[in-house]
Amino acid sequence: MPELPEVETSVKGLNILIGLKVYKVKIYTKKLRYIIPKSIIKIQKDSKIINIQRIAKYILIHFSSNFSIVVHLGMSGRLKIQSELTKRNKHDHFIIYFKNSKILVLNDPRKFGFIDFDHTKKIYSRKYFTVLGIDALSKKLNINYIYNKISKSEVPIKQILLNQHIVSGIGNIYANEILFDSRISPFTKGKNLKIYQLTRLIKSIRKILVKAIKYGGSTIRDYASSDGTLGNFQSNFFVYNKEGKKISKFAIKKVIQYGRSTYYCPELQKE
DNA sequence: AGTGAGGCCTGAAAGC
DNA sequence: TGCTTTCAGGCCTCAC
Repeated sequence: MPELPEVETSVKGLNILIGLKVYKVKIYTKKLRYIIPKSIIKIQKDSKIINIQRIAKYILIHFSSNFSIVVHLGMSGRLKIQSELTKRNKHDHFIIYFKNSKILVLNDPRKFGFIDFDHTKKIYSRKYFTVLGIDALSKKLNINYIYNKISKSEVPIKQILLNQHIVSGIGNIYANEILFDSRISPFTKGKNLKIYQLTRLIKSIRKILVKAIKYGGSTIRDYASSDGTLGNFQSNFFVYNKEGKKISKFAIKKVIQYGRSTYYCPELQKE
């Protein structure tokens, strides 16, 4: 599912858990993408959530016991806040029970997500964090940075936007929307992008993601924020999932690029 | 070192 | 209607 706006929306919803005391942690499925560390039960008993944070598409939950959990939602993962009386659903893999009878549930049908756990101090040096490029919403994302990263690249810009090691947080939906917004062809190689295009691209990244967050992310399958409300940005899609639709008499095309769907308007996004 | 295919899973939708 | 195939908000690993 989730790209930066959906993860950001989840984190906002999870903030109501701050201050709650844990009384039990339970693993119902041992292995998602990776095996859930058994040591995660160390957070049990009177440890409180003190902060929740987003890094790229990862969610970090920090506990007063100086332990932290990392959650990655993969393609189909979702965090739900429910009452402990709620019946456990299919694909509910991991649950934190709180003393006020609320529970935090990770549901992930495809199991492409994962959960990690360690001391707060140590968690930030995980490989999957250290390799990340600048966050798509960071003020540090500027022309210099992008130019240095891609001015020699033979890779099409669509693929570059999906590379979390260059800019982190953008996924397939928003890569399509961002390229349309900046009127850049998804096939243009990094080295062929003009400075004025990079300027537009950076503006579009921020504009599209900020707007998507404002709408609570996109719900195209079953994505919902932690309180169950549905994101609404999909009604603002210009190109994603819009094959054959027209934008001022120009049709939107779909092609498969590196195994992912690319939607674009050839007349408005020329190479 | 950089690049691109394959694989990990399940379920909904499309195709026949 | 029912069976089969395709496709999906991600990302790691492994050949080249």
